Amino acid sequence: MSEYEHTCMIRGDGGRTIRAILDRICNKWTLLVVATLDQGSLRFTDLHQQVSGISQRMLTLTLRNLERDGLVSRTVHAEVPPRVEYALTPTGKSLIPPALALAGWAIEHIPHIEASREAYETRN
Amino acid sequence: MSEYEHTCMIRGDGGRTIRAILDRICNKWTLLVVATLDQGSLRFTDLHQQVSGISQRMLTLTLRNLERDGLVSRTVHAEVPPRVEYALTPTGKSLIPPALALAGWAIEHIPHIEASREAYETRN
DNA sequence: CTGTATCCGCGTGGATACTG
DNA sequence: CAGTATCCACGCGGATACAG
Repeated sequence: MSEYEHTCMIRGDGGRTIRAILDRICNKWTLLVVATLDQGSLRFTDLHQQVSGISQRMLTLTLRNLERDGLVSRTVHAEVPPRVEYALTPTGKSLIPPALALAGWAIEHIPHIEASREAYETRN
Repeated sequence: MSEYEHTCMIRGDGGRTIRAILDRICNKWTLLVVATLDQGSLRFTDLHQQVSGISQRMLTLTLRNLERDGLVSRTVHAEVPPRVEYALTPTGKSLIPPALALAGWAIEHIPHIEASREAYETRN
């Protein structure tokens, strides 16, 4: 039942590797932007509308970090008004499956977690 | 190749579900503690030694949150000196596979990401 | 051994206004 | 259209000391 033989992937190197990836995707918007871009290339304004609640500033910062890490490509078209298209790179696309695994876990277990949380609160 | 039909799991409800789970596991220590507990029940001091770098305060806070969410059980043995055993609940264990998926992705792609990052820096 | 209590620096992210 | 610039509030997490 236990898979402790494999958790060295997480605990290895004192957790630096897993922490590095968590630092990248665990901010408030990254995963949502990546998931939104999975439908294909989008321009800044489209992203701003589809990722509900994100500010211009946060969208810019998130996209810059993703571009810097090679998960998203940014192509500027020499037009007036300017047009900028964002798209997932192969590396970016490869993040989708593990992200879906996590989302699946969340959808399946969050009700139970919420219940446990409420029970814990009222108990104290 | 694209899996955009499925990313609604992530984008659904404006990202609240995925954000809820990320808020839980994306802090600095949670995933490491969970992975460490996958080898079986451990007491406070053992965890403190095995999760290298964590402070008493952070270990306590992390364990309290995990207990509250029903991912970890806490059993106090009436002895002197006190003995407290922490263990994963079934829900807690179920987090391991998706976490491993993420760790696998990290191990596979982090070298490329680091390279992209350095290239981005020197380019600017 | 298993925690609590207190203080504090730092970074994230929100609001708002401005620009090429 | 696609950003930048500035200011600021908040909370995470580290260090340290104390306690049942």
